Amino acid sequence: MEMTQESRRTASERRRRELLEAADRVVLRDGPEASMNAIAAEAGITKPILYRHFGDKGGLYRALAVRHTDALLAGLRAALDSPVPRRDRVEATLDTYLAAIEARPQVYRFLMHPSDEGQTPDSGFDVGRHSAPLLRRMGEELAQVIAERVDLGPVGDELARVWGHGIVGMMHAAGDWWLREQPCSRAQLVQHLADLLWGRLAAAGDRPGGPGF
Amino acid sequence: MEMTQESRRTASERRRRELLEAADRVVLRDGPEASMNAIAAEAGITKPILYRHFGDKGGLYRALAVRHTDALLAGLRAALDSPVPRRDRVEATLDTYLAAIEARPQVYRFLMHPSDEGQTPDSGFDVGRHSAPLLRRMGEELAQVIAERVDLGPVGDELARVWGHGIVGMMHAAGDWWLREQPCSRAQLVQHLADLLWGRLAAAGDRPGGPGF
DNA sequence: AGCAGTGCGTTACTTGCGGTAACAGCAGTC
DNA sequence: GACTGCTGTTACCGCAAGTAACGCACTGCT
Repeated sequence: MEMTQESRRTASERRRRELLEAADRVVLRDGPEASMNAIAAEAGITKPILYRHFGDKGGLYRALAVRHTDALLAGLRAALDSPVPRRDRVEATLDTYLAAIEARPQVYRFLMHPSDEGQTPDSGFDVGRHSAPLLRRMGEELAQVIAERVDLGPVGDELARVWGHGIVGMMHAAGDWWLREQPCSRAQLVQHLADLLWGRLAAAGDRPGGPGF
Repeated sequence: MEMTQESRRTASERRRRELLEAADRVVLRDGPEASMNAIAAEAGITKPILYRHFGDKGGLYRALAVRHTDALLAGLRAALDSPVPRRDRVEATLDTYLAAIEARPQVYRFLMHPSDEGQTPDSGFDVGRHSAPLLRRMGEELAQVIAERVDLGPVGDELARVWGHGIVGMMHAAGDWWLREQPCSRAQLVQHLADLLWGRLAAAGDRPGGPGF
């Protein structure tokens, strides 16, 4: 059989994609604790091949996460870049994210709770190297968009980054909670969150007859 | 030796506390992946005792988490309840949280990424049962405070819950990012986040010379 | 043809952790 | 003394991550 260098490379890459798709099926079916054996079986092969391709379980999971993260980010970028007023853009972005996690909660769960990846034994301060590089990527992405589209004065860059991560966190936590106990429609949730970002908390009056006063 | 029912109970509880403290030391030293063996060794005993006291690893970790969560929530409640203007209260709360995670990043990391707890094999939609009951508790707590102190009209309760979880998520994500790469002082971060909640994003003007226009 | 090299694939193994018998000592109770 | 209930042990099971060693197919080279 004819097999030049390039065709080999593409074959290997196609194989890698097949493996990733098999892993995807298993993870979506069994959750993030799917065993390497199960994944290998689904792909019709055995463990060592997985290890040759991805190094270790963390490698496989990271590759999976990158795929899904890229897909989600593409959708978010579209909403973020649409040429409509800011409030509409914010709402569209929130809605895109929430629709995504609503449509495929298993994917969402996998991305947000990748158990543990590599973990260098540096024994120290690497807090948060776990838990969702997705969140950080989204935060940075949003920060960039804010920085380049909103006029925030001298320290605007720093501000944009704080807000980027903050808003993403807000979206995430609210979405997580909303997904658990569907307390209202998605559209309502979007409105509520946009209202929050639009300063309605600051504008609201004190409750009459508050406790203690 | 005299040993009535009550003295037994208190003895058992004291033992439990000792075990928890040992576990605490190990977890703070080795991170959330500390093995049950290591914890038992630190406590000067062997595994089965731990299992008799806490059922399984999830039980132990839950007990640990409850301790720390209670402590953190106590601090937050104090900031949340202080009789000062709303903006000051918000800033105090943010600062309390950030000071806590800054002071003890290991505790923070443990609380936020408890790997996985129980996991009933219901095979389905229990997204988010993992990842930090702390976040949810904080969200509910804040929601309650908002609902009882801020006048938000007819659907105020729903709104308060959305905001509670959203704000907590914002605080968490921003704090996590800030802890990794200390890009500014804590005070500045608090200001930035409070500004965000006060609607400065809505108030800011478009950037002159934005891309595409 | 014959031979090294290189991927793909396997079986069989090691290591380590969560979790569990099964058993031993030692209070206090009837 | 027999019974209960607690603390503690050693020794084990099951299972998943990760690895070593080997077989096989195919290519390119001489």
